[in-house]
Formats: sequence, C-alpha cells, structure tokens
Amino acid sequence: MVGGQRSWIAPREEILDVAAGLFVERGFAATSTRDIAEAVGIRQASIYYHFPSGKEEILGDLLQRSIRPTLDRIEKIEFLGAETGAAPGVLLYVLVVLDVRTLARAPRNAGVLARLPEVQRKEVFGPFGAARDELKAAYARLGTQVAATHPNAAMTPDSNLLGTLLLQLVEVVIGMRSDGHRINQTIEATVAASCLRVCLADQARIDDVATRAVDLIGALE
Amino acid sequence: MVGGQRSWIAPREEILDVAAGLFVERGFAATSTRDIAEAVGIRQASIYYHFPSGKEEILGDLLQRSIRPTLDRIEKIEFLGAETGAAPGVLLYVLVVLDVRTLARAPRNAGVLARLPEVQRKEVFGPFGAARDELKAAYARLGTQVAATHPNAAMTPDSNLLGTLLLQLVEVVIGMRSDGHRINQTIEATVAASCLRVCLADQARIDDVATRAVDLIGALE
DNA sequence: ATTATCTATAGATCTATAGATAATGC
DNA sequence: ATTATCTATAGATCTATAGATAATGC
Repeated sequence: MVGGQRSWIAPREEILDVAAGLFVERGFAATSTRDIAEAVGIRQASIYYHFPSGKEEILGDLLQRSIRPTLDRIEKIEFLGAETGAAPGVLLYVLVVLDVRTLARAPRNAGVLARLPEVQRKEVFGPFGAARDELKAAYARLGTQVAATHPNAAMTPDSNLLGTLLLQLVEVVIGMRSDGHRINQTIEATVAASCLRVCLADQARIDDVATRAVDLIGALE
Repeated sequence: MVGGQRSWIAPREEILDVAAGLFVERGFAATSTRDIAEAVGIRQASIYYHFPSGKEEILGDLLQRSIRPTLDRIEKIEFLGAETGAAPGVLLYVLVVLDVRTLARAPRNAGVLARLPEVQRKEVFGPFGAARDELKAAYARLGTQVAATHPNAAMTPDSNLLGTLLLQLVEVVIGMRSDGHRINQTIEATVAASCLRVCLADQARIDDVATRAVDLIGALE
C-alpha cells in the first residue's frame, strides 16, 4: 500500500484530523462514523480497522495529543524557574503566552474538544480531566506566587480560584478562534498581561516581566 | 386536566426544565426526545404537542429565557449610569456581580447551553448569538470607560478584546458550577475585582468601587 | 502472514406524523 | 370545540461485526 506521490498522510492521522474538524464544528454525538469516513474518502466500516473502539477512541486520542505538549511545558517551566531563579511573574507570563500560542495554532481549533459535554461526562476521558487539573494547579501555584509579592497580598484570591480564573483567561482564544479571529502577538500579550493583572501586578511590573519573558519564550518554543 | 394537589408544574415548563438538565449534562445531539419524555413521565410523541418543531424549539426557548434577564439588565444599568452619574467602574462591578449571580442561580446551570456546538452552528439560534454579542458590546463599552481613566490608558486592550475578556471572566462560574462548586459572595467579589483589574484598576479603586456598588446591586436585584 | 480496505447487514436507535382516546369548557 | 395525552409506525439513521478481497512483506 503506502502510495507514493506528494503529501501522503497516514490514514490513521487523516482520520484523526478530519474527525477533529467535525467534532469541533458539530460536536461528538452529532458526528457519525459515516460522516468521518466520507470526509476521509473511505467506507464507514474501515474506521474500525484503525480505531476498534470507534468514535470514543478517536476523541480520546485527540484529547491526549492536545494536552500533552502543555503538560510537558509545565515541567520545563517550573524546572527552569528553579534553575535560573526567574521571577514567578516571568514564569507565569511565559506559560500563558506559550499556552495561548498552542491553542492558537492547534489544528482545527482542537481546544474546543475539551468543552464537549461528552468529555466532561464519560469516564473514558477521565485521564484528560486529570491532566487538565494538573494544568490548573500549575496556574494556581504560579499565580499565587506572583500575588504573594504584592504589597496588599491579603486581596489575593484563593489559590484554586485564581488558577481557575487564569486558565479561563487563557482559554478565551478558543472562543475567539471559533468566532473567526486570528490570534496575533497583541492578543497574546494582552491575555498574558491580563493574567498578571488578575494576580495583582501593576503596569510597571508587567512591562518588566514582559521584557524578561521574551528570551525564555524563544528558548522554550 | 390540570390536576390539583401541591406543586403542579405546567407540562410545558416541566419539559423545558427536564430538557435543560439533559442538554446540559449530555449535550443536545446526545439527548433524544424519548430521553426527555421519559424523564418527564410522558410518551415520546407527546413532546411534539408542546413543541411542534421538536428539540430545536425546546433549546431555542431555553436560550431565549437565559439571555433575556441579562439583556434587560444592561439597559437598566446604563440608564442608571446616565441618571445618577455613577462611575463606570461601579457600573461594571454591578453588571459583573449580577451576571455572575444570574449564572450561579440559573436552574440546571443553563449557562452551559450557550456553549453547545449546535448553538454556535445552527442558524435557528442566530437571535441568541446576536443577544450575546450585545452583552459583549456592553462589557466592551463599560470596560473601555473604566480603563480610560487610568493614568496609563495607552495600555488598554482594544475594546472588542476587552469585552471578550470580561465576558470570559464572568462565565468562569459556568464551568465552576459544572465542577460542583457553589458560587458564594467571595467568588462573586473576586470575579468582579478581577474584571476591574483587567481594566487597569488598582486595589484602592476596586475597594472604593465595591463599596459604592453595594446599594446599586441591592436596588437592581 | 499482515495490512488495509471493501460489501453486506443485524439490531438498535431516533424523529415526526397519523389517528384514537378522554377530559374539560362552552 | 379544545386540550393533552396516548398507540402505532414509516422511514431514516447509526454502530459494530462478519467475512471477502487484494496488495505487500517474508
């Protein structure tokens, strides 16, 4: 098999890509295995050769792929923080910009998948939920550290809530992409600055952090 | 018909309530008219007596009900701003707290419905999307006014983006409710303060605004 | 022998309509 | 006559499996 020519895509990959597009646009339950097969150009039953458990297996794979780079990044950033002694504000800024960028570049706007009702509900997707909780916890840790240095640290939100707010801000780009916006550097920087503001940082500190974040972003991307 | 006893609910209302719960939990496409009927305790075909167009009509009704009080509120608040000369920060704070409270109290966490893929996609729900754009525009107006009074107003995000960020922050409570959290006054206040921070407000101003917002919130609720 | 497709199909849905039934209102 | 339900059902899906086919690899 394995036809030659130009731009050959492994069939499993093509199914994943096409299914991602349909799941994002129509939702999981509203997308049939036949819809996916037709969009790929194969027969409905052939889906089961690559994904014996059907649609759920496809979505499970997509979720895992979408969260993996983000989890790796947390480790790198927190290691880099311990290593170089970079300020928590810088680390948070870096994490936000890179996560925003990942969401902005994800094929088919795959970030939408995390919000599908089936993902919240079916236990098959439990591992994804756990990974997302890790990400939220990282935002909570970094955010709390940033706020702790503020003179009026008594106003810092509860750490869990702060993590939730920060992740919520980052994920604004998912909806923006759905609405047809292109995510540019201005948007990246605004989201990152907004995250720092929610952590009580003032403008002077944000300017300083943004400057110092540039190199780290370049190094980690 | 119209049986007496205690706590009678109009059948149409009961269908709406039960369907809201199922749509929120499983999604639209994954909820069949039979699921709804069984949960209500009637036969599948009887749904069509109350909603001749089926599921879409049910969801359409639910969306309209969920956005209506919010749109009314915008008018009231902006009228009240012109009337009393209240500072834009106070108006924004009031709007955020009341919207958070509405989402927190919505039966079945109906705020989730707005994010269902079918709502974004099907043109039947266009009016709801338009209403939501109005809400976003109100956040953009108020947020921009708040930021304009800041000494470094040059750092204000683009108005559209600011509106999107503020609405995104407010809607954090939808996800929190899905995760089983109860939304208390601390959370309300934190979300509202976070919105003001994104609009460049410092802690002193937030404290002042929060104090002055109390009466307006009471008056409008 | 393995890989990757196909055809065909059972069995289980799901939507929406036609028409019956029964109670209440006028 | 109107309201609100019911039974029954056609017609259209949709999933997942069985088994055939054909190409490639050893």
